[in-house]
Amino acid sequence: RNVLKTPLKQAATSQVVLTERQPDCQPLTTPPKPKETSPAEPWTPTSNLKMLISAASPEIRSREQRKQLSNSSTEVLEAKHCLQEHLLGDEYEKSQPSRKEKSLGLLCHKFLARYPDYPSAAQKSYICLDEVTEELHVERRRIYDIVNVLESLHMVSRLARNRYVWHGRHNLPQTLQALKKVGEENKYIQQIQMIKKREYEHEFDPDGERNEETASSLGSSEQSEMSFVELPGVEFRAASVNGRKYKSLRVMSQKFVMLFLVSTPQIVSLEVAAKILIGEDQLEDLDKSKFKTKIRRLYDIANVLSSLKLIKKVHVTEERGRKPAFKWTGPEVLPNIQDTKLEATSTTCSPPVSESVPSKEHCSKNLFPSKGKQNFTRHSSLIKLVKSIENDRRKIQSAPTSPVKMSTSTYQSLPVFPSTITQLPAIAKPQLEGQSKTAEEMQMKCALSSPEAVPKPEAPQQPPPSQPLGACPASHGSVSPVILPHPHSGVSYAIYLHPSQAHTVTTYSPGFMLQPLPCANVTGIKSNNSKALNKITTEEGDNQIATAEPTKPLAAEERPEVKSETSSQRCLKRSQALQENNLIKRHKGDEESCGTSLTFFPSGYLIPLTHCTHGTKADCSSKEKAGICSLQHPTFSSPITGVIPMTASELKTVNIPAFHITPLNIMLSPNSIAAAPVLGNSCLSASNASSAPNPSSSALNFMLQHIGLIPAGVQVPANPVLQHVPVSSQAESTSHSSGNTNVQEGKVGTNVLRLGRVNFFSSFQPSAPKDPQEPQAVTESFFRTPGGPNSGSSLSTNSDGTERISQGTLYIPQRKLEVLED
DNA sequence: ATCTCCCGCCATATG
DNA sequence: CATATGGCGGGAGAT
Repeated sequence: RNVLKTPLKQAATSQVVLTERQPDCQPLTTPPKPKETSPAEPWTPTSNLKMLISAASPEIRSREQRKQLSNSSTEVLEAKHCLQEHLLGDEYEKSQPSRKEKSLGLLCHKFLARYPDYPSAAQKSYICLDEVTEELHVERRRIYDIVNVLESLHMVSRLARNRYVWHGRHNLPQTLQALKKVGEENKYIQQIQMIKKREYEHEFDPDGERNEETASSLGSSEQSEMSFVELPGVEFRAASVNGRKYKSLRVMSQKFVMLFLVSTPQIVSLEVAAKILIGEDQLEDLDKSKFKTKIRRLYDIANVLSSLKLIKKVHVTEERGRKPAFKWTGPEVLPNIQDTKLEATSTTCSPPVSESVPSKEHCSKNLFPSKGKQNFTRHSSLIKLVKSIENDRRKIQSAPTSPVKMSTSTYQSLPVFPSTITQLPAIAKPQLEGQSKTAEEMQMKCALSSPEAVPKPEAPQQPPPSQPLGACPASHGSVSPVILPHPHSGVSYAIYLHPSQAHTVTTYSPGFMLQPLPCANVTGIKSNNSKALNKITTEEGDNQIATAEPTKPLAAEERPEVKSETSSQRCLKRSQALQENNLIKRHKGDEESCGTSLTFFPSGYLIPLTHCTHGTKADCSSKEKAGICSLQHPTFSSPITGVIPMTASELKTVNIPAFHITPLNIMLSPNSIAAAPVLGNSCLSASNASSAPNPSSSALNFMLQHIGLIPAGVQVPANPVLQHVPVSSQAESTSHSSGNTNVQEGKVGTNVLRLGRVNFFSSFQPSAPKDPQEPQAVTESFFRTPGGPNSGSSLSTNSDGTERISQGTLYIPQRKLEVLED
């Protein structure tokens, strides 16, 4: 299509021109901005036009205008530039506007510098695109890239044409939590594994594979779409915004983030991410160009996320070579637990369909855009599902189990493991929020929640009315969205799910879990870990970013601490996973299931239902957000903020879906062994929440193993920190398999602890193979203490300065990976 | 050569 | 209809 592409020329031309003009320009000659060269224009007629039009300006003037913003450096450079080349003549180049200076990452920094991380309630900031483009002197298109990603994180929302509202990081905790949940529901972990396996397999026989694919693909064909989940709300009332459109960048961004949140190491390679993102829709495609495009987009997203310091670029070295990847450096998601409920769901399949719904504010609208229309045409059956789900849920809730804890107050209990186990259904604390308005109401209705965590399982149930599902869903026809209340935050998210998923969700009963707890051990440990490792180094050495930003008062705080310890416990993740490959191949039938599941994800954009109060108090909260929290205390207030306390209660239920699924998978693949990650980590204390079903999952695993469904071997570590489990199962299984898995992490790794797991492991799996592969590693890790690091991964620095990450567990990776930071 | 990823055309959505 | 949005992919800088 574009064959023409004039633009290039322009640039080129301009350069040329420049050169000509100024021969001296440096060798480098970075092309100065085209604009400047204006004289040059003429090359193609088109080009002229373009120039005229678009160009107009910004840059040019901007140069002068440019403000300082944060990066002085950059500006400075430019300025020089402007002045001109001749100056430079001498030596090096400095760079002109080199490409880097125009990078999206840098631009994003400038953009972010304009607004506070945690704007006070009072001051809402509005963003006018025209102003921004002008001030930052950038093309509008670039701003959209940034804003779209920010929207996916609910850091901004669109009010109207050209107008966005800045929310800052207040919603981040909830958003991440919701994303994590959805990611788990989507079985991303499994997908990742599957992809990895395929790679191996393929290596040599490219041909062979096709078979499987096909099969899988079939199922998938469906489609997809993205449904998007939208998150928390907060004001989006105004209009529509959601209306539709694809939002692919937004959706892609959310999915990308989900991958980090569900992965144990929290490291995601671009390749894998691209495949998964593509995969959703279509399975296999061999399409290369599509893959390339996806990668390009991921870089765009990654640049923005990097600016937000949520991720950092690293390299993963596998057998064959190193691949670009990103490591999550953002806050851990809370475990929150509780709430997990899901609520509604709808499918949204169709992409473009809906329209805006004008409804008024609140959830309902958002959730169901369709309201008016039918967006969801698809399943009427959903309703049924919903009901069944509800029932299940109730059961679950009621389930025996545990004790509960209060959430707020009892933090301490956290340590205890058991608590975790308990689970409560969800609950949300809407009340806290109290303030909120209608939204709340909605929530309430839909979901209920008890304020605090609610320990008792029952409680939740009670609210029958509330059952989320019931209410809402019914109304619409097809879908029912689920709402999740968030405990802490109080916010609920609505997620649209594919019907298929719904099922999964439903069941499960928690009752079992308990035993497994090996975790307990872990728990104790956990405390130690706290550390936050993240912060660490940092660096980035390379480039950019470092610059500081002056503004933002708060900002500083946040990140660093973040991790708070308590919270640290956080999560775990579940594991699930497994690999299916084998299975697939072998059993078709089964595969299908697998495949299907894969296929459908709900992916989506999360929408926020309520809004919570964030605004208000946020400030304080901000700290919390940062991480800490835990202790914090009981006051409710904090909870609001979001993050919060993890109460023990957290556990809750939750994510059942995963469970169910898991088992299947597991069954299928016996071989998988290694792969199977079974549980992810358990969490530390209570936590877990978030979506992860850890506890339960663990329970499942446990059960399965006993039963024999699972090969064994695998277990998962409890908390990330600790973890690392070695899993080793052998992989060998029949067919293929890869061999090793090990993850490596960095060698040094400071801390990694694996302890808990191991033991656990052994106990359960007697037979488990050990891992031939990395025995050492394991041991090492074993011993290591927690020293410090905590969070999930630990980093160490290599001689060369690069950091290495060691991570916790991985599920399966069969190979070793090394991660290097740049 | 590969990794990154900027640039901006042009299809769509919105007003 | 004029704009605002944003998908998309060529192809160039960075390594």
